[in-house]
Amino acid sequence: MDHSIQDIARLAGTTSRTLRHYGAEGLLPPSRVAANGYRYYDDRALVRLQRILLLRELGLGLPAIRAVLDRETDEAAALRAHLGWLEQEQQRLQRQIRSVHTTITALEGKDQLMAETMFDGFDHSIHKEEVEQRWGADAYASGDSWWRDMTAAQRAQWQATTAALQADWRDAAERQVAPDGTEAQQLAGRHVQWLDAVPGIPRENGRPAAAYVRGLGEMYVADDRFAAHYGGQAGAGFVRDALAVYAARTL
Amino acid sequence: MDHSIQDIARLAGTTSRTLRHYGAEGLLPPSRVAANGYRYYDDRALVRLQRILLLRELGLGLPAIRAVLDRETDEAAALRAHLGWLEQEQQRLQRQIRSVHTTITALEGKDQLMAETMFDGFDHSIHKEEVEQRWGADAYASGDSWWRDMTAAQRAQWQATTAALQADWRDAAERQVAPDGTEAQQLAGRHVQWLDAVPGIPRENGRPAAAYVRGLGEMYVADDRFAAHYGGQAGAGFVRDALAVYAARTL
DNA sequence: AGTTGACCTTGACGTAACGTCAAGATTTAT
DNA sequence: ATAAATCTTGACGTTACGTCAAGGTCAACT
Repeated sequence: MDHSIQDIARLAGTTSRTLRHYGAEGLLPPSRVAANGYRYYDDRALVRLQRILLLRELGLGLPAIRAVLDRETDEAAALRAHLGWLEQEQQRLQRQIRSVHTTITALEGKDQLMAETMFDGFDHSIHKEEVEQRWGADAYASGDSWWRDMTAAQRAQWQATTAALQADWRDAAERQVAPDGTEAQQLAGRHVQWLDAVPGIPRENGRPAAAYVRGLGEMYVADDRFAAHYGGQAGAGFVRDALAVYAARTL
Repeated sequence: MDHSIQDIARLAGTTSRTLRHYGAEGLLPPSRVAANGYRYYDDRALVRLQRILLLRELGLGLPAIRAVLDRETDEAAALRAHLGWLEQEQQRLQRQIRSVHTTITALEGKDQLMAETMFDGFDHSIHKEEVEQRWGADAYASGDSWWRDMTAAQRAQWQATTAALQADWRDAAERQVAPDGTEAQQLAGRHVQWLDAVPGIPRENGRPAAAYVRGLGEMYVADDRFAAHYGGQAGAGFVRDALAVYAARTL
C-alpha cells in the first residue's frame, strides 16, 4: 500500500528531491511519516502527484496548481488564464527573433557576399557565416561546390527557374493575396521544391527542414538585397509569412 | 563630461540598480569613482551601456554580452547561437499551448453546449466558458443574442453559408493543399469574412483580432466536435495552420 | 557483533538579473 | 542649521528544483 519516496518518484517519473519540495510547499505531504522520519506515500498520493506533474508540463506554477487541486480555482479557468500568458510569451519571442535577424543582417550586410552571378541563383547561401554556423560547414560547402560545378547552361537554367519563381512571388504580393491562401501556399510549395534541388541543405525526413525554411523567410525580410528580389519589404514579408505557414503545415 | 548614476540611468532608460549590478559584474565599471564613493560615468560608458541594453532586449544573457563587448566572440556569431535558443523556446511554447488547448477541451467536452441548431452555425462561441473568460462576457452575450434574434430564414441562410465553407475546407484538406498556399489562404479569407459578420467578437482596427482567429483554429483541432466539421483531426489541423498563416500575414 | 551498501533525513548553496527595502553617509537646497 | 535629494554598501526575494554535504537507518553478509 505504501511506497518509499524513491518508489513513487520512479513510478511518476520524477525525483525524490521534487517530492520533498512538494512536501515542504504543502502541495503534496507524505501520506505517512514513520517514526524514523521516512516519508511514505500511498496510491492516492500517487494520483495527486501525477496530476501535479501533468499541470507542470503545461507550464503552470506551483501556486496555480495548488489552487486547482484544492478546488479554489476552476481547472479550465486556470488553464485559460495560463494560455493567455503563454501566447504573450510566444509573441515576445517572435519579436525578439525578428529583431535578432535584422540585427545580424545589419552587422553582416557589407561583408562576405558570394559572386553576383551566384546571388541571382543561390540566394540562400549568400550569408556564408550564417549558413556555416547554423547549419554546419558542410551545408555551405556542398551548396557552394554544387553551384561551382554546374555548366553555364545549367546555371542559366537554374537562374531562369529562380527568376520565374521570384516574379510569381512579386506578382502575388502586389495583388495582396493572402499568405495562407491557396495561391501563396502553392508558391511556397514551389519554393520548397526549388530549395530541395540544392544538395547539402538541412533536411528532416527527406524534406527541407521547417526551421531552415522559416529562417530563410526571415532572412529575405531582414536583408534588403533579398527583399528586392521579392518586391521589397512588403513582398518579402509576404514570402516569409507564406513560407512559415507552409512549413507549419507540411514540413 | 561626467554623469551621476541617476543621470545615465535616465539617459539610457534604465535604473541605478542595474548600473550597480553591471558594475559589480565587471560588465560596465564606472569610468570614475570619486573619493566619497560616488560613481560617475562618461560618454563612452554611456555608449557601452546602450549597447548592453540593446543586446539585453534581444534576450542575450550578461555573460554572452560581456563576451561580445570584450571581443572574445563575434557579435553575429553570438546572435546566431542565441537565435537557435530562441527558436527552440518558441517551439516549446507552441507545444505547451496546444497541450493546454486539448486539455481544456477535454475538461469541458461534455459541459455547456449551445443548442444543436446553434452548433452548426455558430461554432465559435460554443464554449461559453472559454469565450467569456478570454474575450469577455460581452463577446458571448452579443454573439448569443445575435443568433437568437435571427429569423428562421436568416438562420437557414447562415447555416448554408457555414456548411459551404466547411465543405470547401474539407475538400481542400483532402486534396492535400498546402496551408500557406493561395487556395487555402483564400479559404481562410472567406472564413475570416464569415467570422466578421458576427457582432461582438474581439477585433483590432476593425478586423477580427489575430489572436482570436488563431485561438479559433486551435479550438477546431482540440475539440473533436469541431474537427468533425472540417474533416477530422487532419482537416482541422489544416484549417488551423491556414488560419494562423492568414492571421500572421493580414490581420 | 561488525561491516557494507543502499536508502533516508535535514540543511544549505546555486540559479538570472535585477527589484526592493534598510541603514547610514554625503551633497544640495532652503 | 536643517531638510530634502542622492549616494553608498549590504542583503533578502524571485522559480522550482539540482546538487552536494554530513550524518542517521535498515537489511544483508561475514
